[in-house]
Amino acid sequence: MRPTVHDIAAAAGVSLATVDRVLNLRPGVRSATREKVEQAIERIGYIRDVAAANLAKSRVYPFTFILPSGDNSFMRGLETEIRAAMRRSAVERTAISLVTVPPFDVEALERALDDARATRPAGLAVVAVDSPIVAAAVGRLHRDGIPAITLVSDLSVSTRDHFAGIDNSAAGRTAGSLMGRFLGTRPGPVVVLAGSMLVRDHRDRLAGFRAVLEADFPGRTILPVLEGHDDPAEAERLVTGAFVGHPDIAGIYSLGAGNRGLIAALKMRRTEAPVCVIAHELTAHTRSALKDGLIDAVLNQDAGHEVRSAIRVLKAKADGQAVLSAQERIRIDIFLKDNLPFDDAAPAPEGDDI
Amino acid sequence: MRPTVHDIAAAAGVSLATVDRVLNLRPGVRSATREKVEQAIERIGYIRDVAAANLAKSRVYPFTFILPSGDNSFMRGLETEIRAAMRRSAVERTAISLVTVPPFDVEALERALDDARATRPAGLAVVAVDSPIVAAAVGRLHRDGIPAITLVSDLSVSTRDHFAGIDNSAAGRTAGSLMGRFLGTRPGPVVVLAGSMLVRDHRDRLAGFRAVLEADFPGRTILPVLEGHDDPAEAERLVTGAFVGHPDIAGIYSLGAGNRGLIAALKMRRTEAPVCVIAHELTAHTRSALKDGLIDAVLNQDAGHEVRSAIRVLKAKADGQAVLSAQERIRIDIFLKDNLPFDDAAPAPEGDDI
DNA sequence: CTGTTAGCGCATTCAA
DNA sequence: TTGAATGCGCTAACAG
Repeated sequence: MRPTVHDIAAAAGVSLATVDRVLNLRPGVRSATREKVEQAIERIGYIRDVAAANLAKSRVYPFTFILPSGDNSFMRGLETEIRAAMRRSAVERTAISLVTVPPFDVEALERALDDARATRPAGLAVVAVDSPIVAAAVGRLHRDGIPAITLVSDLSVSTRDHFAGIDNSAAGRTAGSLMGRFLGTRPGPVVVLAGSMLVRDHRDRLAGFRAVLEADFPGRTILPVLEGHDDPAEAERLVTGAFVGHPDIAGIYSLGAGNRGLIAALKMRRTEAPVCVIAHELTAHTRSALKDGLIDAVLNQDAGHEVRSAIRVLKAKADGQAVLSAQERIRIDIFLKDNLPFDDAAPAPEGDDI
Repeated sequence: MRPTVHDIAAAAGVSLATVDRVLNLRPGVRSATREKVEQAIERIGYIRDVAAANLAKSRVYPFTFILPSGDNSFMRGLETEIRAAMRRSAVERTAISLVTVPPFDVEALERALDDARATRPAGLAVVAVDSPIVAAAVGRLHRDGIPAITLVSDLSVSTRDHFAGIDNSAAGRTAGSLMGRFLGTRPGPVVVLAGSMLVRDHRDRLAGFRAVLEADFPGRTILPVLEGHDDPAEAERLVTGAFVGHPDIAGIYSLGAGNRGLIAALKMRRTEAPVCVIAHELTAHTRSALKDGLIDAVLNQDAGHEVRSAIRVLKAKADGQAVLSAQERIRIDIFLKDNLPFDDAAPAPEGDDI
């Protein structure tokens, strides 16, 4: 059997309570005693049984998740995953609050962060808009000792404890590399459809995409970036306009949301010349466009993994534990029509094991 | 607070022991009593606290992992991950035994399975060679009530409880699709380098690759498959021979191991004509070849994820619990030189958080 | 400053 | 066939 608190107590010649004080860094122990106990811990190779500790504490973790409202499919998928986690709350000892704020609205986000802080959760996860105001609100959480992590989109400079999301520069580079290779020698410029330069993930993707095209595929022109604010209607208008202005477009990289509009524009297009399209996030829309050959590749981040990872990391931070970094790395999934996972065009039945 | 066994006992008007007997399907309860308790459980919505149960039982999970010996980089990486899991044993309440057997050796694998069974582990994971003999040995585990899962390579027909690995057909299709698109209009045949048709993952990849090339890229010839038995020297010889016999080769799909040999052959080649190379498994060798442009894409399965997933699933099976299927789906990672994760050319320092 | 004691939710003797 | 009592490893009152 591995050593327990009793063994420490015996080895150090003190009581359980004192051992507990040392283990949990509680005050009220003479430094000589503390040292004695610490040496005993070291000597017998004690490892705390977290499950037993949580049992004794009847620990529950109140967490708050903040994400953008609106009909962005990816964000709604993220919300679905959070709700799935809420259903697991009893088993996982969590109590999750879900808050939504208008997209790209810095002040609303700041208010939401401050309101959440007032409830003193054990941790908070937020899809960040990259602004000093938001960073300051996150800083206040940090000041109050509340672990805060960014989800999907990070802050450039902040005191957040962790980022649960993909490497967006790498995603942009990957898109660039695929675009360049898929196009081969086919002539024509490429156009980038972004959501907003206010969010860091979009900026990073753009930079990565640009860098690879310029370095590895010189001669391929990139048209001025279209900013569609993740809005399908606006995206459709912008893309349709681009086709009119540049009938020779060879490729489109959609690095934000609003892909419904992009797909509509692609369907409306009355030309035979093929366009290579790379988009982000596997949703019902991009999935069917991929199958139909309207989209060539989709880069995806697994919202379920992100939510589960966020919860694991928040728990670890709340307990001052280390995280398994390899387990928490969110992958950039690349989907072609050939490796689409199980079909969830039909929504999963209620209460299943997702 | 969520209901506990005490609440059940009170609601049913019986003692804790009786509740426990019903909960754990133990004998010695009158069916009338049993029914009373079951109704109480249903009525108050009881959910068992697995952590508390494990604490009371001082539960440890003895698991056995069986994998091929030899210098196959991927398998050694898998072993590294298993050893990392062994180091986490104290925390995760596991006791993992690691057994290696010569690759592609059906009889040795059968013996290892039977030997492992004799130790009566709580679960077993095996990198399977696809043979009825192996399937029968797995069947004996099943008969004895020992959960058994296949790892990396599955059995075609068996009573294994789970497969922890990628969808190899999809992987092959993906390779085919990438190959076809990367090559574009470049002429020339493609060659497939496999390990052995005795393992199911290799067969599945080949079938998927073939299917896509034939359907979506007709006119692209596939040369007869080279079988290198995952041996670098043999692979090098075969690939070099192919280059001599077919100087116009446009692409190579290496769907097994032995990539060191492939890379050596590529380096030796004295032609300027580009060859599109797609391989499996990110190792030190394929990583550097990817960086150098010798390999265009690497399809990878995350060995760490597979091992962690195997352990989670085995625990769940041992406890008769459900698994989060979304969490256990092993992804097909696609790496280009542009989205390589952290560099582990230098082995990670001992005892780090991997 | 330190120790005693009683749980947390569940499993498992041992009696009845 | 049923129940009372004890303990898993740890925390948290409450005394001393």
